[in-house]
Amino acid sequence: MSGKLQSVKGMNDLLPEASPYWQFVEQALREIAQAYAYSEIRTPILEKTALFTQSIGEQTDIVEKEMFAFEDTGGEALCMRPENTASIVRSGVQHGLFHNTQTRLWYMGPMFRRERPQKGRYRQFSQFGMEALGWAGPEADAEVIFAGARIWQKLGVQDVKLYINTLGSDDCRARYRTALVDYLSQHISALDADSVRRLESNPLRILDSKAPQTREILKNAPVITDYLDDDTRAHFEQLCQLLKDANISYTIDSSLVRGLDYYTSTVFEWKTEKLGAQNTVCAGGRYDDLVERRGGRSTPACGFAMGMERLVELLIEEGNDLNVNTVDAYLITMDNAANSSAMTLAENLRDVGITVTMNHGMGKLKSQLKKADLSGAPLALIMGEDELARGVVQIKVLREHTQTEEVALDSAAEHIKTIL
RNA sequence: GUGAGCGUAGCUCAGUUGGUAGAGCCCCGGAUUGUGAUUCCGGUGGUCGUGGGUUCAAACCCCAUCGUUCACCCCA
Repeated sequence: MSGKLQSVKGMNDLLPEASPYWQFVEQALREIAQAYAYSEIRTPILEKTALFTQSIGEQTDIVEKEMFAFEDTGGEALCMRPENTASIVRSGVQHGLFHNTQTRLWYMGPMFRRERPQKGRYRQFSQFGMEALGWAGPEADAEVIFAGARIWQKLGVQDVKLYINTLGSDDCRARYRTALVDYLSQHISALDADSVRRLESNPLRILDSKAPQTREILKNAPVITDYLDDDTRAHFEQLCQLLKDANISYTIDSSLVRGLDYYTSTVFEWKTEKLGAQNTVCAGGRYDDLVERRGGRSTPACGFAMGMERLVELLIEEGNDLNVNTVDAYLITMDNAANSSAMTLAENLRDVGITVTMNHGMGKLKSQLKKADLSGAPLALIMGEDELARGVVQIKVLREHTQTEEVALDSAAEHIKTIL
């Protein structure tokens, strides 16, 4: 179909059929965040463009070509947020949330990146994230990783694997970067074009390259772990030990690099094989310098972001069926005379917590009953002139063998509640 | 931004060497019926994504364009 009436590319409707999955996921995530005593924070969709160019990095793809950025009618450079960590840091600095204190925050909401859509990748997508600000030790890293593991458990998602790495401090990353560039420059003729370009702009990302010839060269490239300072090394080793003690299995992947420049020290990703090319379902790490760089006091921090569309796809992929019926009773009116009383009855039922839907119109009883059945309601309630005259409502228990009974209108609500 | 595959009824799709469109499901009506299953009959619904071109004739061939899916890239 290619009608003219269509949503914006990469921005999809959440149709009724899928909403139970989203409600399930959202509920589970809120409960996990609550279990770790994180507080919710909601920041605006629009931010000043400079916030992201300065935080995420000018050289990143997100900033270079994926932002929905524009000038508003007042001439201000604005941008739809491509991720939430920068906004949270902005908000925290603005309101003094990090001032001489420690804060645990979570968020959930839509993000925007102007990429070419494909499976698991959309221009408007939802992220859930947890951020721990103010803790320098590896316990904070471990805590947010624990939270991730608990989320998989809660959602019943299997086959998600944890990969971790450390990027070190600014100093050691700079030394490593120099060494890496030196090494790769010697093999520049054998690198793929993208990697050659990144040699100048963002050499660490070359580690991520999937080009076979580049991967071959990378086999003998210098490794970040050889350039770590003692503090970073100790931090990473302690984190590994915390994970071991908690029985969380992980793989150290020295090629793991994040696409956002603000990461330092620990980085991690949870990956699955079940989602095609977009296999990262959660990613995060430490960003110890970001708060200070945005004008706050030096505040160590770490956190993660999770792609909620990918979570939902995983749930469906693993065969969960969450489309359960939520209707208790389907109320059928047979003629106009009964309409008003029927609506009153429906309200009475709702007063005692019964979910009621109505046909709102006449029709053949047969087709009305069919609709009632399709609605998934276990009970069909029938009211017409006849029932009205006698002050009763006819109750049919659907499925099984049809059982029919009549109840006086004034005691109907309580009676129906006992049937359910 | 690059590449490939798709765009025919609300949905899933047929449509044979080009001869002005079909099925199933859904929906509506009817028959049968143990007031809802099954079965049967009938009906609504499409300018074949759009615009050009070739042809006596295009859903089908050619060009362009838009949309979409997947992959690259990138990332959650």
